[in-house]
Amino acid sequence: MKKVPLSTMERLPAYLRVIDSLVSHGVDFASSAQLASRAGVSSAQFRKDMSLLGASSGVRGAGYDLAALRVEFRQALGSAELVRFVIVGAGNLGQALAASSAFRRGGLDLAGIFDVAEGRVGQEIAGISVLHDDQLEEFISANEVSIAVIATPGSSAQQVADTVVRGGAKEILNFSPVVLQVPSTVEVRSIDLGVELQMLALHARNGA
Amino acid sequence: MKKVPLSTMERLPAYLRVIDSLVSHGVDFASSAQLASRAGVSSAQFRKDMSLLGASSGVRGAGYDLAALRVEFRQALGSAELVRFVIVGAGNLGQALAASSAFRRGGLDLAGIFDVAEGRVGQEIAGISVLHDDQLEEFISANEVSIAVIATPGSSAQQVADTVVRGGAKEILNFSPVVLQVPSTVEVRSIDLGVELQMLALHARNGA
DNA sequence: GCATGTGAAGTGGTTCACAGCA
DNA sequence: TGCTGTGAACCACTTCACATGC
Repeated sequence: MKKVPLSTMERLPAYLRVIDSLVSHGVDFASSAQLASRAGVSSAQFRKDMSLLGASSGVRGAGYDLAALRVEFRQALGSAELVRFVIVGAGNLGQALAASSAFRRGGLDLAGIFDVAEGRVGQEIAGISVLHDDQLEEFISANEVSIAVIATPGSSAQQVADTVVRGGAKEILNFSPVVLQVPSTVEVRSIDLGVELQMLALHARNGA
Repeated sequence: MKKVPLSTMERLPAYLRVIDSLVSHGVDFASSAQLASRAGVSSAQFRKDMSLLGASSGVRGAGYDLAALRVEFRQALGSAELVRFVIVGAGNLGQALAASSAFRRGGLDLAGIFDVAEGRVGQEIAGISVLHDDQLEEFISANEVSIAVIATPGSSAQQVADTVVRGGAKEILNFSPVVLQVPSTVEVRSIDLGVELQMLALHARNGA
């Protein structure tokens, strides 16, 4: 049961959006081919994912019951239990992240936003008061925050990482272009926006 | 020579940063183990990457000549030729992206920023005047822009994608939570910030 | 008959382990 | 001796192709 591949899990939110969209148009049954093409994957991929998930909403010769699928996806994503997270860095990126509706979905709870700049501390973003980094460690342990999103400049990223780890955070989503050094018990996911663009540039050059 | 795996290419920027940092501390020789641990990969991984790249700066029993490595990485990344790109959407995320120093590296050239909001058109961001989306298609074809970064709300993402494709863009970096439908000649890379967090939330639940 | 569900084959990338060389 | 360079084994995921069952 624990054997669902990570890559399958990463596709579930996209599947969920496709289903929501179809349901809101009054559709409540669809084939793997229809669902897959809207989600940008192959139909085999989609069926394999269903198989791996142990989903049982498919009907041979007919398609999938969307309402049932939706339920299965949601519980696979574990949306029951709320997971608290904080955003460190209230600059443009931090604000963009806080505003992102995506973060309101899926059992996530934005518990706090932190920054070091006097001008930003005390401001309200997404209905939450920005606190000073000084209070970060205590806030994390007091509120049992398990995830920290680092949206600071690279120069302070490692320091922030150390702080949140001391506070007890177990996962870090890192947007700075720095490879963070953390204990192996802490999971880090990094998104380096520069790297993403460079990969495209590479394609642009090769393709042209 | 074309056989360098994508995943190897994605690690080069991180390697480059590690090397730059070491060089600036006066180091000019290092072993695969030292370099790899700072870059957050295994030493075997690092050596394999060097092997696949055809790099020849390693000295058996000693380590790697950092200056020579740096040259090889840079040319592997093709930093000679400038690739032009535009950012569509001048909200928080668009501004964060425009400000990102990462985009100034690696032979990338931010040619324009676009938005639909009256209040934003005409503003200066990162030294560039924000233009209206109306001019997007023409701008792309006139300036031979090959990459478009979509930082708009999901509701307009597909429309923007259609526009940039008509203009002649060949690659799209998509930050909206929408699966874009584009001709197969166009390469799309998507970053859904919500999905990234959800994956961490998943770990948080399972780990705890 | 038609679309699902799934073993089997294929693909791409990582790790292992050791031969080769300064 | 120590560390690189690399074939070979391994692993995770994807695609194929077909048996299965509504």
